[in-house]
Amino acid sequence: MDLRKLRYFLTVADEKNLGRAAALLHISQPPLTRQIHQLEDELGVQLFNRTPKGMELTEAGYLLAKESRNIFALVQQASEKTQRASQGRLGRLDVAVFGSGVLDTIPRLLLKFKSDYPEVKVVLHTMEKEEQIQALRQHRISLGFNRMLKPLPDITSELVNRESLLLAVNANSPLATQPVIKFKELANHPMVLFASSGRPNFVDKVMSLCYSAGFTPEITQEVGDVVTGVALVASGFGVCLVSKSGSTLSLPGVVYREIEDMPKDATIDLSCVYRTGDNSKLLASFLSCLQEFKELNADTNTTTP
Amino acid sequence: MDLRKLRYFLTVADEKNLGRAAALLHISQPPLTRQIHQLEDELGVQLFNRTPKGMELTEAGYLLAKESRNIFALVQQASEKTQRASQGRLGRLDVAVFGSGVLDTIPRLLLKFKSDYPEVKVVLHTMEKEEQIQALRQHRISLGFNRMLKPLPDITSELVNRESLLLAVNANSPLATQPVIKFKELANHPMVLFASSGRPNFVDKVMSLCYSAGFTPEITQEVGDVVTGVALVASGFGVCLVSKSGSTLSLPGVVYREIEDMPKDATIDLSCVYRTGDNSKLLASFLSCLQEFKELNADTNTTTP
DNA sequence: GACAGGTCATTCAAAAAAGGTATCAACCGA
DNA sequence: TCGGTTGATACCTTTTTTGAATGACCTGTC
Repeated sequence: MDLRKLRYFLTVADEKNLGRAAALLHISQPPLTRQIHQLEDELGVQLFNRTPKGMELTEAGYLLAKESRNIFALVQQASEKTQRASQGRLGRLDVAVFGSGVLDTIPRLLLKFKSDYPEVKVVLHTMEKEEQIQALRQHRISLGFNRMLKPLPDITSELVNRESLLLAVNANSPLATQPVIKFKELANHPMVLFASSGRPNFVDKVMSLCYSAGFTPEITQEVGDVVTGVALVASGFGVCLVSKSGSTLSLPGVVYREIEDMPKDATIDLSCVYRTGDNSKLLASFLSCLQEFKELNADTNTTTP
Repeated sequence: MDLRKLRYFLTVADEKNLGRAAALLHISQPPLTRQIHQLEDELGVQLFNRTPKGMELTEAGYLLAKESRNIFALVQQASEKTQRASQGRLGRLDVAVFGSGVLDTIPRLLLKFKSDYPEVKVVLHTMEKEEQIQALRQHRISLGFNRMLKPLPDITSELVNRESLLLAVNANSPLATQPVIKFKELANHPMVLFASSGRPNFVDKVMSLCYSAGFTPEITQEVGDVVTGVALVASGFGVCLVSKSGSTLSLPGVVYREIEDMPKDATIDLSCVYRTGDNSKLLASFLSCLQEFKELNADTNTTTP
């Protein structure tokens, strides 16, 4: 039972006449007769009652006609879906996220992607840096978002955006009312730091900034993610340096302040990573969307130089 | 894109190797190579990445593989369903019912049919006698249940069962307390009669019974169906002759009584009707079920001679 | 009641499609 | 570098499908 026979069958079922059906199918009548007979023999079922007026569906034939239409709809769909998939417009993209990127940039990027490629299902996984690399290598994910990545030959990384750092301060702290905060003042305040596994990480970055400024920070607590860090600030554990994205987190008792003389290199990059040479069309779609996203954000940034 | 190509494609997708797939398909490798290429050309989509290790599905190929499995499942199902339909075990049977038959006999019969042929969907339509004949001729229904049918050449009728008549009496009537009721006594009591359209009908039957017994009944009201008739008995309109099936209707204030000297021919037949020469397998299934049903009921009847 | 005009079924040769054998080119690991 | 693997290609054979002509049957008409 192949699709040709079914198509022939459906045409005869519609026309109720072998001659007309054959004409519609651009074949002559005898082969059509034979194909119908073959289909009947194969199923062991009489599909038509032959009358002097033409071909009349039996109950079984009627059912098969109905089922056949479903089959053709599915085949048509399969063909179209396959074509869309080949263009990177349909499918599933497994993406790993972690850290403060999920608070602002990544949601906006994903929103744009969903609107540009509505038929691509994005599945998010929360994974730390090292885990992401491993998952990429095992093809469990196609894309990861993270910060502070060291270069690797089999993993390509692309900058998503670069953010300056802000200081999360407890509202009761004198720093909260102070008009201007200087970087060196942090030496006098206990500090909360968050850092995911894997070097280099955010702790390394902050420590080196402080050393450059000539002091050693007093670390009261190290935590695993921004949210916990800011929560500790709210509880009075101390101050905490966070990315601009991180400052979208608003907790009672926490305010964010700029530091006046923040070093120019005191920025933190959000990057995305993927397998070097991955020629997945879905990934290509995503990266092209990311490119547009960056250009869009560059435009809005230039308005505030 | 026919099913052979899809089957070949799926095998290659599973094996990830043309040689092994060809062996499984009992063909040699070169034609398989060609079929896969043809499928790719037809869709305009690369389905595999050829590597020195074998054939690796692309994203589009992966999707097509998934869809193909659905297609094969549907094809398999269509084939099986068609075969069951050809044996009269699957499909839809439109059945018309009317009158007191629906109160007892027909539900029991349908229950048996549903249990014998669970995949046949029985659709019930309420139609009077004449309407049923018309609907049969227009192929809107395949079967009708009715009483008192006159023979027709294009409609075959088959007896379902034969029931005696009972008298529905208002509980306050003297007849209700009387130990024995004689048929002639009906002359002294007003009577409710129900009759569907089309001759001969139940009214004709009762009238002729009364004339034979030597009296003319006093008809207080004619109604269209049993339920209404018995309801009027409950309201004190008079007595009403009903079939035994009809007496399963219990309304407050109504009791059913036998008539001692009921004439032997005072019975009423429930028949089913269908198009003469209808060779529908579903109908055949139903009629064979009906036959068994009648034998079953005959058995239970013989226990009370 | 013969006949014209429809229906589907059958026959046989031609065309098209699928399959098979032998061979090639590329890659990989020993 | 050299077997052993992979998929691709060329050429021929077999099978399947098709087409033109024709047959068999029914129906409504004259």
